[in-house]
Amino acid sequence: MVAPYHVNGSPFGDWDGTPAGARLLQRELAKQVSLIDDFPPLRTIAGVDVGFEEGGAVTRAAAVLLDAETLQPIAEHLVRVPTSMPYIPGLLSFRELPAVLQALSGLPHAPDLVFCDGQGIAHPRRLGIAAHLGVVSGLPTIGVAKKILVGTHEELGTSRGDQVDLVYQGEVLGTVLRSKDGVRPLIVSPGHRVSLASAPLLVMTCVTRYRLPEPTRLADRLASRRAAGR
DNA sequence: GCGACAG
DNA sequence: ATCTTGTCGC
Repeated sequence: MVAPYHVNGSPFGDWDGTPAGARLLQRELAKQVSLIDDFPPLRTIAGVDVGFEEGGAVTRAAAVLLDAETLQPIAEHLVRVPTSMPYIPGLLSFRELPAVLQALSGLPHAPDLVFCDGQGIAHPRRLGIAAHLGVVSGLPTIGVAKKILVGTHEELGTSRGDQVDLVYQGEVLGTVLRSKDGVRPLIVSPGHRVSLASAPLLVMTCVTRYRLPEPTRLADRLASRRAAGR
C-alpha cells in the first residue's frame, strides 16, 4: 500500500495523493504548456528556489523580484512550511510547488517572467517544476537546472555562450548552456509561454559574474540561508 | 530485470 | 537538498 501524501487543492487539482496519480496528472497538465513566446516587455523577473531545515522537516521557499534592466533585487519573500512529501525523481514539483507558490504570492506584485530551479519541459512527462509552475500560475517560466534529469547531448564547447540541444526520445527539450568559460553547463528548458530558442537567450541576459543567472542565484542564496559574496 | 534519477 | 574545513587554482 502506497502512503498518500497531503493534497492542497490548487497546484495538484484532484490528485489522489499517490505517485502513480501524480504521473497521470503531469501528463494532463503537460498538454497545457505553451512553447510560444508570450510575455510582455520584461520589467521585472523573479527567481524562486527551495531549501530545507530541520533535517528536511521544514521546507523553505524563497522568491526574489529583480529589475529586469539592472538585475538588482527589488523585493524578496521567504516562507517556511512543513515538508509534505519526500523527494522522488520526476515528482519534484509535488514536493516543492506549494511552498514556491506561497513565496511568489508574497512579492509586492507579479513578475513578467520567473526563473525556476529545476527542469522546465526537459522531463520524462514534459512537466518539470518550471513547467508545472507556469501552468498553475499562468506566468511565463524558464527552468534552470544544474544537472540533467533526462536527455543526452553532443559535446559542448568550453566558452561562455556555447550551447547544444538537449534531446530526449528524439525531441529537443532544452539547451545545455555554458554560462561562463570553463564552468559546468546549465540545463535550460522552457517552462511555459517561452520558446526553446528564447530560453537560453533570456538566461544569458541575466548572467553577470557567476555561473547561475541572477534571479536563480539570489533565490538560491536566500533559500539556502547563505550570505552574500562580494 | 538492471541502471538512472532535477532538488 | 543537506551534512561539512581546508585546499587547489585562476
